[in-house]
Amino acid sequence: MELTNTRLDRDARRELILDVAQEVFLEEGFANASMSSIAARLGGSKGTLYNYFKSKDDLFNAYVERRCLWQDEIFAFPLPGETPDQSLRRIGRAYLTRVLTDFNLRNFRLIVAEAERSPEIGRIFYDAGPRMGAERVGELLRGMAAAGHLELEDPLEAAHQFLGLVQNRYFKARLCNAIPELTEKQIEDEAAFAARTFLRAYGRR
Amino acid sequence: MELTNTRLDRDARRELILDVAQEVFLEEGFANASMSSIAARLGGSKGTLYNYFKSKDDLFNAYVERRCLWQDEIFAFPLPGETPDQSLRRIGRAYLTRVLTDFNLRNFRLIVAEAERSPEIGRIFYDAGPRMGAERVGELLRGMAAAGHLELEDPLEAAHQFLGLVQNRYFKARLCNAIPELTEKQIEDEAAFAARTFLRAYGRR
DNA sequence: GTCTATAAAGCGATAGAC
DNA sequence: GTCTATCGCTTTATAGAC
Repeated sequence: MELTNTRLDRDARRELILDVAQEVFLEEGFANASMSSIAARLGGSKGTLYNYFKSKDDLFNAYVERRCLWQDEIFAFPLPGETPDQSLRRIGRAYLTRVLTDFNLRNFRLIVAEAERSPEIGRIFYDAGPRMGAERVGELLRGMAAAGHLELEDPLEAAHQFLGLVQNRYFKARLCNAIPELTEKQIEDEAAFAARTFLRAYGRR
Repeated sequence: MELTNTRLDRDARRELILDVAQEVFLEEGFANASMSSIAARLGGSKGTLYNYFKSKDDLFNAYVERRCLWQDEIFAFPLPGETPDQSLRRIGRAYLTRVLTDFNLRNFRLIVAEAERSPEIGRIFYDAGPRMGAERVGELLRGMAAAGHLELEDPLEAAHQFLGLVQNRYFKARLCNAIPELTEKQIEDEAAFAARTFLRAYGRR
């Protein structure tokens, strides 16, 4: 009993540390985030921090594993009764909304900056994020083609193209902090525009 | 005479310092690059460095101005006798080649990492780079539409779409260091694929 | 396990000799 | 203008009291 309680407390504390570390990493970047400031914001001490993570790199790797090694189901399959245009607009809107999230933008900046020195981190993120997203959309498109709504040879390539249509105008711009946050309407319009272009190219005539 | 020589020498040395600083910034990132290592690689001393740039931020701003405040003519207008497909493939290939350059990828990582704390730097880069590129392509498309080769309402939006088709599959992946360098053929194929999709959507039937 | 205190190293920036 | 030497500060990481 004692043992179980201690285990739970330890795990809970570890999670708490990771929550705080995440905040600091996203705000300051890896190089600028200091173990001291993480400990301070945690309310604890550096000694405790080093008790849970043996180095700053170790802490960062734990962050990457927790934040990049999952991808939930925003790419739901076509809903019953949806037209192809409706499906694509729904997926496009969901994708763009997610990709322009404050967390996603900051995380992307953080990961990409570190990808130079530790390529493994970039690869972990890419495989679990963008690559998996494109594959999900590829499956969706394959299904739509099988149902006779689209004419395409390479669903994965088409998925990359669709996601490119959806995000190209705003993703880089937001990443660079060059434009303000998008409105719901802008996102909806962009997704609709992408769906229209995609269907003109791939829709059954 | 004396004065002119000194001017030239000083400017030349300044350029040399910026060359070295660029190397270190691109390799280490801004936070990890130290004035000491820049001075060491330069073969000079920190005293000299601070004689030319009053702070590390000052040096970085000079780098940004030099590397981001120009954009040469890779988006040439359609060559005489080119078909729309040939124009688009040529532009797409040139754009993709340029965007996947080692320098461009490293510079993008560097700038984007700093865009969090100094949005001005991100904006400068975006306006002189991606935004200007999209506008150039927009003009190209407007010309092609005026010549009766395309049917489109919003050339700038279409330009963003075309560039999205061209780069979405590989830019993020290369940025994350998740895939190896592309071959000439891959670049050519991707540009051809983008041109085909774009023309299916916007080409005159 | 958690704290305080501190070690060892590196940083940006400066002073002063030449 | 360029160098050496160093200041003052912050960093990661550790040692030892409790």
